[in-house]
Amino acid sequence: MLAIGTLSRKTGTKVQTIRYYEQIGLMNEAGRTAGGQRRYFEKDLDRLAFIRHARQLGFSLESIRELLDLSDNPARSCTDADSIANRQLKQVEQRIKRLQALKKELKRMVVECDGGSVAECKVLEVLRDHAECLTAHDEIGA
Amino acid sequence: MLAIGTLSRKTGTKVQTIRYYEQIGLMNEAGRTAGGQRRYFEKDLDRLAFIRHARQLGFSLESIRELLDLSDNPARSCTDADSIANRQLKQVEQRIKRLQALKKELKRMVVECDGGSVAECKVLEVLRDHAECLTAHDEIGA
DNA sequence: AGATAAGCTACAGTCACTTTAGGTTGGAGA
DNA sequence: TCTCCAACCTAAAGTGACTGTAGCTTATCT
Repeated sequence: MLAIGTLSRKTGTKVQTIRYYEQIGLMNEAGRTAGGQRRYFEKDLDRLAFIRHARQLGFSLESIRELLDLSDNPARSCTDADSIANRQLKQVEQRIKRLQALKKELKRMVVECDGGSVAECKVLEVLRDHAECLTAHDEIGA
Repeated sequence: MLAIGTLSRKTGTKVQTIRYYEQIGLMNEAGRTAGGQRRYFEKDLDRLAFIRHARQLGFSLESIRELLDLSDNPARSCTDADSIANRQLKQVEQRIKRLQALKKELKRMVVECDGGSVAECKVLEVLRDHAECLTAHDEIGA
């Protein structure tokens, strides 16, 4: 039987976050000691590790919920899980593309700024005037 | 004199977002018509464009606030603006690195899953078991 | 004058947590 | 056995950066 702090340490998840996952029904309700403290089994640790790992891979809690539902009903096809991962992959590729454009722009700003007064600061100049932009960056986002 | 909808269209910012920026003090309080509608000058449009541009480059509203303070005091050194931009650049580079690791992992997951049942699905396996990971990804984050 | 698009306020909702306040429990050392 | 205190508990509010909704009012056009 594991205390919540042990799960926390083993998965690198804040204690509050674990309770939050229980609250939103992503983790099962944990058993309790006589005094009301949560106690966990290994399988709970596995589930939490799954969740954290998926979060680190950029899945939303909603996607993770789908994935967990999937693995709770192992009869269903793998195709569903695959399409979730694929969807995620597309998103990640998009994000990388965007960030690389931003990086280029920021680098240019930083390189061209050589410590004069704010009046002729390239950083502010570039930010002020979108036309200065070398890259067509659009919406930032999740 | 520009109506809020005009600013909205010209900068690609939702009307509510402009009002939100006013509310948190990032935009000055706009003048009003007799009927209470906001009316803007060109300089307000410029300021909003600056904010949106910086947002698109990934700056937080707090950083943008700093940047705007800076450009309101043009006597100050450019170094501050530079260091804000540099901070941002570092963050963007970090994010790119992480996302590239995630991409690799997701790609592997998708490739290894070839449509069997969930029982032998690699997608779920990879997510369940961190040891399967090819990449050392850490914390996901802002 | 009437229609209606665009504006207004105030407040709730989103996501994925984090923080705070204030109290209780469990296990280890004296 | 007693005491201590780190670790636990709940409930509620806060975060960032908006977005959405309800129910009004205003500006503009015909």
